[in-house]
Amino acid sequence: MMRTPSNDESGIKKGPWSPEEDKILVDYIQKHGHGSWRALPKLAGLNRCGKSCRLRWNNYLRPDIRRGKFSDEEESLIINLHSVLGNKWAAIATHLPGRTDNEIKNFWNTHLKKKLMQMGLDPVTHRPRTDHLYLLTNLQQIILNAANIVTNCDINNVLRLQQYPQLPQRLINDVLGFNHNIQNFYDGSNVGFSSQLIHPNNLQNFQAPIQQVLPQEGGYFQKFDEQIGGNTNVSSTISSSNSLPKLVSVSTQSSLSGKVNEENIINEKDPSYNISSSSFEIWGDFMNEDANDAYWKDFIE
DNA sequence: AATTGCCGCAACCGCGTGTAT
DNA sequence: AATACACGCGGTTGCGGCAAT
Repeated sequence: MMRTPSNDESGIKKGPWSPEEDKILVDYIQKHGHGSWRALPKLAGLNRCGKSCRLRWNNYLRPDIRRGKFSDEEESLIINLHSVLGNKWAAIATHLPGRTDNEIKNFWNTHLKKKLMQMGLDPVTHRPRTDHLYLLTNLQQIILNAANIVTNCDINNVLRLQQYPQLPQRLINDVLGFNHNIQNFYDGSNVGFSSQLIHPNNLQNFQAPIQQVLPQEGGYFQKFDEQIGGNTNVSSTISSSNSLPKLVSVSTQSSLSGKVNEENIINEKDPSYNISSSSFEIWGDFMNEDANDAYWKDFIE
């Protein structure tokens, strides 16, 4: 974690700071302010370059620094700000009091980037990954999923697939011919999303009563859930930060069973076919669309 | 118990930008 | 206008710690 103490040819110390050096720096700055960083080490009696002193103070010794685990709220904020600002760590840090750009950058590189990638999202664009390696790795699964849905024509199954953000959602939607409309919202304290599916085909797609096409015990979707680490229990509760999101309830969709009529079309204007959730939907935010970017741009401004 | 390999994070480096001369 | 200097930012490094073997 620390670097080996070393001296360059000019005799200036580099590497980790000792508690003694920290004390000298803190005492000096509390007494005199940092002034010119370049001049500080000599004035304070430190065998360091000014840059090293500034870094040590700004990233570690400053009294207003908040250290420790990032909260879920901070994590969500970082992800959303990053989706708008990119690797502008200093800009992101201004929205997280007490956190330094260095700490946020490290947290991103060691945790958040991996988390997004595991979910099939590109950590640069925050969009579903479409790189060839990822698609090849998952191609068999994607085809199986698509075939299953086409065979069953089960809107519930489609909706369940939509809740796995680590899948290349747009590809699945494209294969199936679905228009998937996600709207993000902010209610003053919580970020959430609503999701709507608009089926482009004719009504016969919904002729089968839903009960006949629900996944059987031990059937395909159970295997599917196990494979990708999901949860077969449908729930609107949001999981902890280290696990995959639980499924959003699709209970409103049960009204789809029965005869075909106009009401069985997924209609974007019909609120009863709206899947929505709130309570700080961290993972829902990962399904960002442009509408959400606009919100965060406003937030930053 | 010893070794290996990976991960997290403090600290460093190089570059870009702003300011003074 | 040109140069020098100071600082801030983002990318990268490399070691300690820890889990796996």
